[in-house]
Amino acid sequence: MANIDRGIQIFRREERHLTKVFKALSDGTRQEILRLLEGRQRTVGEIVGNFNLSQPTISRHLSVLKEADLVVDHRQGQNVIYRLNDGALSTSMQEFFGQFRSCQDVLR
Amino acid sequence: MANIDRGIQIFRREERHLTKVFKALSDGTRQEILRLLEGRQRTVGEIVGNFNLSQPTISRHLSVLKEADLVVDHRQGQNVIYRLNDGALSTSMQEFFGQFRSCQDVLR
DNA sequence: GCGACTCATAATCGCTAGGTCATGGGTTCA
DNA sequence: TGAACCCATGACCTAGCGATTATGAGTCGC
Repeated sequence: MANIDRGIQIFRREERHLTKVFKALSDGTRQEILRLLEGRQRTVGEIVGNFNLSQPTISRHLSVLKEADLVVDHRQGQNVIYRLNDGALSTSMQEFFGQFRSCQDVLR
Repeated sequence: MANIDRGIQIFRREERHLTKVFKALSDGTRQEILRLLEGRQRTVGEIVGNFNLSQPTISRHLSVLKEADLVVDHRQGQNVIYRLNDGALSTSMQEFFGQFRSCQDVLR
């Protein structure tokens, strides 16, 4: 019974994580940031340069993406560099879409 | 040039559609509704019975899912029956995740 | 046509999300 | 050490979201 409860807890936690991921993806700016990072990692300043939004705004978006585990950052001198968290996207994707029969034939 | 503009318009429209889809998915209740509908189609009343939420609230959630084209409804007598819009999920999935190299090896 | 049933919509409320400007903390270099 | 640069965070405002209750619109059986 304790095992079942633990299983439910894990399920709930992953459900919340999944919700975080979808919330992160449900904004056009954040989608665009991910596309920018697909090519290569970038500094915050480089990312800001691609939008007509203030630096704090982009910084907020980046923290949402980081909270959803979709990006990873590290400091290099004065700059903070963001890159895609490879694997996180595909993992979430399989986790959710794998539940649906109509998606089975699109997943490996 | 007109062709390019038209292409951009299509891109923008699909981008907005994708945002709608992710917004629809970014709520735990709506995720749960989709899982319920995975097994079989259900009336609104049946869906409401699975939650501790009012009927209007569920009705709102259903309209969000419908607006995102993730579900389809039709009336049958007094009831309105909802079912998954098979294909819409997998299409959106490929449309977005196909952009990322790290997802390529998970998609067919 | 009328009451009963099923579902959608209108009006409303509290909270979260996304934007801004101002400011603070870390790092580099002279 | 102090100035300059890069980025994150605090304070704030507005708009949108999720929930509710009340009500309206279709449909069925009598």
